[in-house]
Amino acid sequence: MIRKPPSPHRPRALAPIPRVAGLDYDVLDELLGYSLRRAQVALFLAFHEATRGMEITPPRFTALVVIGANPDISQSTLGEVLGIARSGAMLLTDWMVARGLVERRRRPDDRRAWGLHLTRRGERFVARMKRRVRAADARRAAALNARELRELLRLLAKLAG
Amino acid sequence: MIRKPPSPHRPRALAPIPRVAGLDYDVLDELLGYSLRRAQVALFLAFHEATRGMEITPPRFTALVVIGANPDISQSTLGEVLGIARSGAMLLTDWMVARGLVERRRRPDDRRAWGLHLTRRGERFVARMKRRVRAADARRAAALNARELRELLRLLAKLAG
DNA sequence: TATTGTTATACTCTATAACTATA
DNA sequence: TATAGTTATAGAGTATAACAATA
Repeated sequence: MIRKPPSPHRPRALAPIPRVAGLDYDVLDELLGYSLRRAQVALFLAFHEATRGMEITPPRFTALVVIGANPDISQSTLGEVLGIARSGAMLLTDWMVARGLVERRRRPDDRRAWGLHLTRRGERFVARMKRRVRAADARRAAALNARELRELLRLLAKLAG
Repeated sequence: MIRKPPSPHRPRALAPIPRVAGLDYDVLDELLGYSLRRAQVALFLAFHEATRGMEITPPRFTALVVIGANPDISQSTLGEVLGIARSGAMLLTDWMVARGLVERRRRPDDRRAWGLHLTRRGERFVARMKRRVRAADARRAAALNARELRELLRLLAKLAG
């Protein structure tokens, strides 16, 4: 059995969750968790399309935005923001450094920790990504009017809190 | 370097996404996608707690509910509902069968496909899970009043559509 | 030819645990 | 002792590709 080698960089496919015609969804349609999941997948697909070819994922986007807005943040704090372990934050940082988007600077006061900073290239990259992601997010949000969108954000914040 | 062997069944940890004090979240707080993600993680944690010790995950829960409400469904259709590949639907089905929750029945009309059915044990298991998940979902939803909850579900459906 | 299920394999993300250097 | 970063390793989840049986 001979198999083609898979392409080296396969982006996570994550299909949309289709509403299968004629299927009984039973309790799922009453669960907030399931409704949130469906909406989130829709937003993720918009994100994915907006960043096509940039090798970006939501955690990478979040990391770059957070570093941009909080220069000199440590890897541990970055992991905390993302809700991942330190080891994962390190691999993520390695990725950003390898692409020349971020640099690690030694802290004079605490030589255990790195301070993370966007490079010039990183700044430009983040600015471009932000524009695209914002636009994609807004296009999806256009299914709602301004009042509805404000209300939705308010209710989501209450839920997450 | 001697390492302890990890426990055989390690449940996915998925930490809550903490709001780190004093951190600038920049554009993230304006993005619907990020707000949805935070709310969804909160709901997932409630789900996880409600099903502790049952080895259940959201896809497994969805699969069992869907099979219960749509007996004789095929593995391919199940995969479609979940948004995963056929091969994944098969592994998921193997898991349910191995635990005696589901059985595969040959279809007289199409001998390629299996029809999936809950066993007696599966029926009881799903009923118990549904009660727990519903209760956990409702506890989280209690952060909202009845009108807000209805409105939220409506807006989420609009977004996902 | 097309579809269902299957097998084999690979890859991403993330975890835990132990190690190192600093504090 | 405690913490930041690092390294090594493991596992869950899901993908693609090829195959056999059936339509």
